[in-house]
Amino acid sequence: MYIIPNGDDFVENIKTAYRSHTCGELRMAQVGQSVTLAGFLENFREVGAGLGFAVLRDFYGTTQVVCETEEMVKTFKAINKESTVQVTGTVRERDSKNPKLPTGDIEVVPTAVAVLGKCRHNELPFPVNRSREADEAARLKYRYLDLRNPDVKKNILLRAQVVAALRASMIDHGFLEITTPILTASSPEGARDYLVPSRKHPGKFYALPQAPQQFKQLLMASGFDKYFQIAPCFRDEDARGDRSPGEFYQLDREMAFAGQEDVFAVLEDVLPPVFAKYGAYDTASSAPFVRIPYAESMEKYGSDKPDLRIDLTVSDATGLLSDCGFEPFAGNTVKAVVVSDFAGTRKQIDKLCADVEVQAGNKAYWFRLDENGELVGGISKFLQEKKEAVIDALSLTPGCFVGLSAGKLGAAQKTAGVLVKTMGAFCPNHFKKEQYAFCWIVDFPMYEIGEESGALEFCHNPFSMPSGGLEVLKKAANGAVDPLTITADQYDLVCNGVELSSGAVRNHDPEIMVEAFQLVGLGEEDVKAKFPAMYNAFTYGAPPHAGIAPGVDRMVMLLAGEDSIREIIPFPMNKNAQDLMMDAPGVVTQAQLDELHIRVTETEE
RNA sequence: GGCGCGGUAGUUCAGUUGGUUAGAAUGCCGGCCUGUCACGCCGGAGGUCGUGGGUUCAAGUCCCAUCCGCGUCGCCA
Repeated sequence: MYIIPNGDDFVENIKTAYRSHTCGELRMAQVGQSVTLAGFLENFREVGAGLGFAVLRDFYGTTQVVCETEEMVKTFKAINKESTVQVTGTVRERDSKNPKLPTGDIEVVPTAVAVLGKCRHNELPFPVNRSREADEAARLKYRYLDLRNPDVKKNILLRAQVVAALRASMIDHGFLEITTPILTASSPEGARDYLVPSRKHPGKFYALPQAPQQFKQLLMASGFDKYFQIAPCFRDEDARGDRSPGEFYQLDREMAFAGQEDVFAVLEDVLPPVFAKYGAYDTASSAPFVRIPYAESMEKYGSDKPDLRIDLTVSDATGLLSDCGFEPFAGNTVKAVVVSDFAGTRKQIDKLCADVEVQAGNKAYWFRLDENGELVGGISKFLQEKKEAVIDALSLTPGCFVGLSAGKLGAAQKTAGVLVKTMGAFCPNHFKKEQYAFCWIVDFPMYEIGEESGALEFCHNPFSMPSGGLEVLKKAANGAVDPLTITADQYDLVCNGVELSSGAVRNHDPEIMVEAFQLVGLGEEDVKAKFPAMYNAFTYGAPPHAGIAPGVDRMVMLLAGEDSIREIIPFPMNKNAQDLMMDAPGVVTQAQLDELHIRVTETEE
């Protein structure tokens, strides 16, 4: 048994052709034994004419090797750092122990040293043990050196453990792991596809799946009951700090003869133990997670992904402030975020409001009720006449800060939501950071008026079952029901303000599908053309089914407490969707292009 | 595609109002050091100041263009 870097116990025989023990393994119990270690030469410290200390690092840890002869010192001095080295010697108790190291009680006195893989570079692109401080492009290009850093490697290890735990739990819950095709058909909905040219079919293309959406629904139609997959998904969209370009992984799930609560119950059972065990914080919400209807979430938190660790909420101040004489409020929706016991300075307030404006794209306004009960600062001069009403309506107490937003409903809500998160991040007394706070956002609208088209469009995805089914769609078609009020049995799982996953009760009935499409001006032919396999399959009878797909990368990111998605991906691409290490995308030979029937034209810059 | 920040030694950074030979730390090379663990001390080497153009007696510094990196908005059923 030995200890792997994050403290989990493994039982395994780690003796290999090149070593008897790992570099993280030796303790006082092995003193006196002859051992062989193999690892990377992390450092060599020469502290005297015939005394030096080498540090050997492998996956499991580091061990000190002590050189007590001039010859041995010379041997190690001649080896470039980061070379792989095999050391045979005797384990000895240290004269001066290092309590900071698991192996700090012992050292190895070498009798034989062999270089297994020579590092040809005596200057590295960055110091391995401080690679996180290096330029990110260099880290990505030399990712194999970056990953030697235990502080970088630990996130990849965490990812492996989280995936293993999720997989075990899913199997435990009766789910069957089924892989679905990577080379498949382009889907007309959603994100931009990655296309793969077909050699055998000139001019035709495969697409990499944006998600196994249709396949998992077809599995339900095929009679499988509970499916899951750690599924690679491909979308050709621009990157973000929390969104890798190109590809990512989902814990994809689907259940037959099941509804929303069945899907919730499984994740509420699967996720909290994983988060509590592997997360940076010990506390995770337990079942049932709070359910918040979409409309309520937008009104109360100004976001469809609220961070429930923040105890601030949005109040409506439209009637109260829209006629206070402050021009930007006139005729607009006005939202207020009241922050009690606010201790920020004037300068900090300006900075906070500027941050909100940058993020929300809308101006934020403010005033305070000072310790003497006076309205001061910001736009307070417009409020003096209705001071008592304002204090009463917003339940202000001395020391309160009030952040404000104004505009059309959506813009005012969104800006207020940014205010909530910004003020929360600034005020520790309103932000209980050390926990994982989950919630379900439910009852998403089925339709919306498209900003560009001005016409009715699907709000999220057309696969979702409208609440009320065929009946409500028919009423909407007759004009008896406003289609904008129709909600879908669709849900998001949100944790700490991060959208972890989207899911839905699917529309498994071809008749309802067609009706749903007709509301946005499409018909049966469009459904058949867009989703032929699913539509056909459903005409042979499909079980009602529902599912969800939490993003593995984002989950690991939350658990690791990292702000960049690249820190939890073994070989990430940069912002421009390039793999700097592999030099991808790259040019290919003319012969390859010919075989694929592709002619590359001059690209326009 | 828009906006913001950045690019100076192998690495991380400083560089004033445009003004002498562009600095520091770390790493590297050499020397000293017998218990270090970010070892310490002494010395040395190391620069296309992202690239191109311009203004100027003089540009790392000012102007224009461009490339690259990160963040953010658009985008992500």
